[in-house]
Amino acid sequence: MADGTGPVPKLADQLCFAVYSTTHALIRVYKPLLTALGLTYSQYLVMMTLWQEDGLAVKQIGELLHLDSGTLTPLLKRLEAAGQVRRERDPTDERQVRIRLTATGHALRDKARSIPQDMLCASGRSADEVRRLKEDLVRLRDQLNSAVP
Amino acid sequence: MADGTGPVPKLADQLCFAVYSTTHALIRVYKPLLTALGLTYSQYLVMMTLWQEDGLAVKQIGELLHLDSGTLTPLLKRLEAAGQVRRERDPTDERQVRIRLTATGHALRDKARSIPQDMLCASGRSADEVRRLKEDLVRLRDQLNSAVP
DNA sequence: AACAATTTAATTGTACGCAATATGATTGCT
DNA sequence: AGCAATCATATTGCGTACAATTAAATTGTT
Repeated sequence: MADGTGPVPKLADQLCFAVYSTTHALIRVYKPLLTALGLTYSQYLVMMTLWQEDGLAVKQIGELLHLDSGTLTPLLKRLEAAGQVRRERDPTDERQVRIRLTATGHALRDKARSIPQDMLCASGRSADEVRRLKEDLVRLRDQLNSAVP
Repeated sequence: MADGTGPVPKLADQLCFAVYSTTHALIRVYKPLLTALGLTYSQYLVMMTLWQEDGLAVKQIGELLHLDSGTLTPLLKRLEAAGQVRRERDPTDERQVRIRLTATGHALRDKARSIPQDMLCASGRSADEVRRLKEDLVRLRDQLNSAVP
């Protein structure tokens, strides 16, 4: 590193590859659990936001999940086609589309109850260890987002 | 949680969403650095594997990055079109396609030298903290991959 | 040697993820 | 009221990811 800019980047050294490959490993573990519910991982994230607060606008879902309308519009149309949500223009502001759970979408919540427990089990860690790792990642993520918004 | 399977999954509690959203935050920080090199993040991962060992077969790259030929074949064709690599059938085993860096591809390595330092800076952490977090994630990833192979 | 099983890439189809752009609704300013 | 600026969603285009299938080459077995 005679040029003072550091050695050539090595795959195994990169935090980013660790995060990236862990994401894919997690989604792979989720996959059979979610396929049983007829959801993809991204659709599961959207359903979780709606289980917490129904009737959110597309914009609000996007802020919670860090996703934009290019991703959400087609995804929400697929959830609508699957009968999990309804998409309706807000009468008081026609720019917004509010997403509301159908009875089916509400009912799916109960079928998803065991998933966090299953995932914790697959992680092979205690709830406390997982919580600490999660908090550490959230700090990193927020730091990164504040660095390049 | 009267049914004993746990409460309804909440977005903010999920380790998986923390990992998932941190991946996207990292890729967002990489983006301007890589665009300057004409690479996407996935292409950068492939280039890093080749900078470490040139002439790998598609299969080997896939094992290192946990990607399959459905992802790699078109990606490698784009890297070839960009003049970074050559794709050539191995004469001793015509099933395999070996990927070799061009002179341009080799030269790109030097332009990428500063990236790890830039990323460390954006993380706002010490090299040691980053290394610990990375090791923790790799343990989790390997545990997950062994749970559902 | 012949042929079944295996291996490696490529292909096809579905679903993100995001940049850039378009469209229609609302707000702010004068 | 009129109109520019802003806002929310939708659309288009490109590049992953990955399952499932196909095609060609190689290996193993008899």
